[in-house]
Amino acid sequence: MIPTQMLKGTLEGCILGILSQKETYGYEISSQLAAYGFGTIPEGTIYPLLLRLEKNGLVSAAYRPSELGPRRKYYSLTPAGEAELQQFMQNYAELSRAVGNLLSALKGDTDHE
Amino acid sequence: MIPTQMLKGTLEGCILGILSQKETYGYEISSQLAAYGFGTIPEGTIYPLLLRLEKNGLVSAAYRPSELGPRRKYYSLTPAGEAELQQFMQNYAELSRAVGNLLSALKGDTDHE
DNA sequence: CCTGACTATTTTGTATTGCAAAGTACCTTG
DNA sequence: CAAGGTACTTTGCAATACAAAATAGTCAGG
Repeated sequence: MIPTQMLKGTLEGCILGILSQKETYGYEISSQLAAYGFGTIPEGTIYPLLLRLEKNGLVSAAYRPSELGPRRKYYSLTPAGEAELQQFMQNYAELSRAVGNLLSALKGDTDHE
Repeated sequence: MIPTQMLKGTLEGCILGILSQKETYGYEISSQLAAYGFGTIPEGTIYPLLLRLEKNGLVSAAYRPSELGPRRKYYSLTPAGEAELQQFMQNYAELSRAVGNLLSALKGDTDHE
């Protein structure tokens, strides 16, 4: 299980990433995240996050009926959202490199082998 | 600059990692983090975090005088701290893999090439 | 018809954690 | 004695993942 604190900041970027592929809705995003290897991200996380993204203008939303259940709220990236996604990927790469540097210094000590 | 939210959870693990190499003190940890590629992590982050680690029994601490300034508080990993570090590395790998999966699906679409 | 299971969203409140800001204090150098 | 670098502490704040409960639609089985 990925600890909740470690998801902070990255989860938002990941959802932007999912939305960059195709417009979709909260319940579906939840199962996609599970498929990518994040555990089960609970509703209490997904939906407030999506509302926040909408409020900040990073996504736009529209309710549409479903054939087999209650209405769905479909989200899609705005230009601001795409820019934010780019920024996220850059920031994540930076973090990833820093942590990689540190962790590789622990086991290896030697930089070759 | 790595956004503050994205550091949550990982920073603690990284400091445990630094302490696993050798016992050291806050001010020095700060400069090591900078060297690894985290930006400048401010004092208001480092010191409270170290106090928290101590309170939780993951590190032990001892004041020792310095030849060229005020006394230093040296920290070293406890067995519980080492265990926590192992746990962190595992969790980080899990997160890293999940985000990698997701992000690689964005540009590539194809899983080979 | 009704109960349960699955789909789907919203809202309220809580805990964790990085950070800003201010203060204390030691040492060296001009 | 003032200034700057070293070194630690404390208080309070902001952001965000999550738990929990409520609402509501569809469908299958009894």
